Amino acid sequence: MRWTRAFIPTLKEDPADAEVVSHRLMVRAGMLRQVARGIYSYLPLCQRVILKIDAIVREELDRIGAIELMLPILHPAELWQETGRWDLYGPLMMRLADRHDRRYALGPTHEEVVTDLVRHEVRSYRQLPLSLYQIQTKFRDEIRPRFGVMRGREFTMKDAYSFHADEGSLDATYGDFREAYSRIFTRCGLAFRDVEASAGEIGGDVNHEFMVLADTGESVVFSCPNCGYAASSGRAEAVRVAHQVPAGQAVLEEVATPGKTTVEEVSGLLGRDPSEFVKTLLFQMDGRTVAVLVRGDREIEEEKLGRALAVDRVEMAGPERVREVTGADVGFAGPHGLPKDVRVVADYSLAGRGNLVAGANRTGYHVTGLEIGRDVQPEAWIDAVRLVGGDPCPRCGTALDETRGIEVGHIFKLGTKYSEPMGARFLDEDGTQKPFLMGCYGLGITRVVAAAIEQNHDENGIVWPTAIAPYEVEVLPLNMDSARVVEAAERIYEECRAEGLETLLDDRADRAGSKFADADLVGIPWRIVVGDRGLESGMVEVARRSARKDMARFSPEEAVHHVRANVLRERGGGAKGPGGG
RNA sequence: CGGGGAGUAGCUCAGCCCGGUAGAGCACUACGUUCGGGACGUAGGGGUCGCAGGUUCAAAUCCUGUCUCCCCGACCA
Repeated sequence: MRWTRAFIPTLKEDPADAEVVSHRLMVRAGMLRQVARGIYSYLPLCQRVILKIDAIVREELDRIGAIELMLPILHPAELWQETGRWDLYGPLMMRLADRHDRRYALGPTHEEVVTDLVRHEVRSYRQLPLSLYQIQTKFRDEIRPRFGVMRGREFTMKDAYSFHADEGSLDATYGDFREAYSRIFTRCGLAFRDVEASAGEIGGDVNHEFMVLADTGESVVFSCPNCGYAASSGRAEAVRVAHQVPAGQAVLEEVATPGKTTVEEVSGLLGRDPSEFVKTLLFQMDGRTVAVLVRGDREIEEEKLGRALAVDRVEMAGPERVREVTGADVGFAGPHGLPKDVRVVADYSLAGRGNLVAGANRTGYHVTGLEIGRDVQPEAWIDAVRLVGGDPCPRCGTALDETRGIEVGHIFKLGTKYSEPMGARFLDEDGTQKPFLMGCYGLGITRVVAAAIEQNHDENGIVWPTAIAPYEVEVLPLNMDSARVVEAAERIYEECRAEGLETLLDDRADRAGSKFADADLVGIPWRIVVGDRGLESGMVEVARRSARKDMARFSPEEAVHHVRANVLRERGGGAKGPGGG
């Protein structure tokens, strides 16, 4: 492609609305333009990257026997009502009505649609297992879109769904996907970790997230440098300690703490450390109020709480409900003397602690000398605390590292969560009807683009991994007024193309400096610089984008061969696996 | 949804407080000089100042409303 014929509107200055590097560089490199909040146009350069990632994904999924199809974007409400998610998904789902006022959603994910398809078409265990995937646009009306394409409201996702007759088959396919994902991200040049995760809205028990390590990531990952344990913040476990009521039991006393509603304030007033406090948080779940006790210096991770108590939805109680239950204003809730219909559970962070400070359930008062086991009997001890870096590993006790990550993939074992309510059954070998066991596997294509840039850039621009670079080679004639420079560059360009290299020729009449600057910005991995200075001795220069100073001189022919050999090596993958159909 | 900030040329911004014929740099067009890391000169093209009301002889500027975008937060008692 000739630059003068291409559409690569690079920007000299940083766009005012881009905060993170990947967003900034995508806009500056002429890859991306915003249309509305969280909605973007992908320009040609970006589209080429996306198509390359698509191709890698297709290759690796075909290899494990998954089959590509295309499901609709527009979903009828009825399908979502069958699983209850029409209501559960809430405002995250974009909804609309047709001319007859029938309700639809723009698909945020496709479990319902694919399960509907399979329940109509698959009858027998003989047709299983079946893995279907698509690469398609998804819509999610995010609370707060941000970081460019990292969290958009419209984005491209590869989603796959597998159907099985038994657990063994599901396990095997889940393992296949896990390996395929590792290969995909590796080929895309990403440093990633797969971690135990929490399932969120999708559901299911076992699931793993693929996290690209980056400071700008929105997710928090805890990993053990010793044993390799790794989990996302919604799943990472605390060490569980059994609670015993201390021998020297303290005396329960009420103290006045007027206007002091936070642990910090009361801590300051009483001169007691926050870790000696019981924080009593009231939640509403499944119509009941639950008091969750956690150590004063710790916070509750709602995803863990929901899982520990086996409820779908966890919501903090509003101020009205708090007053109703505790008889006091918000800020003075305590664990003892709560109404009998309130469940009380305690987090392990409180185990082994005595002589505690807590709210008195009376506005303006707290209590000291509280003993769990004497003054309050938790119905259960649970692990619902949000970990922090340095907490002990639940497997081996080593201090955990806390890092940030970008979630680029998430795979789930769903079991019968969707097949059961939707009546998706097959006839098994033993002659009985059974619901399909399912797995689902998501991979954020556009997010991979952003993640790749987050991990592969320098102060001048993007440094593409060759496997997903928009072009593999850029030919850079420095002076378009010099006939021999133009001639040599044209010849090299044609030779590169003849060798099957994806080549961009910067044939603009601009000065060398601005062409170099754009080349750095756009980040094509291999560069062949053609200038009068080198041609004096019949040489051109070859440089790798990631190591600009290590350029080498070659004759034009050698340059093409040198670049070709390197590109072929760096492209990677390309393995034609079995089962591709 | 709460708080903060911003909407003026394709981009980055000034002008607004103190009302009086709309600006700069970059980008774009033409010509000339330049030409190995974002050149320079000359001459140009390009803006209903987000939108709608209001005040005023007069509004980018003051007032009211509204829309959009960005950032932070979203109940940890």
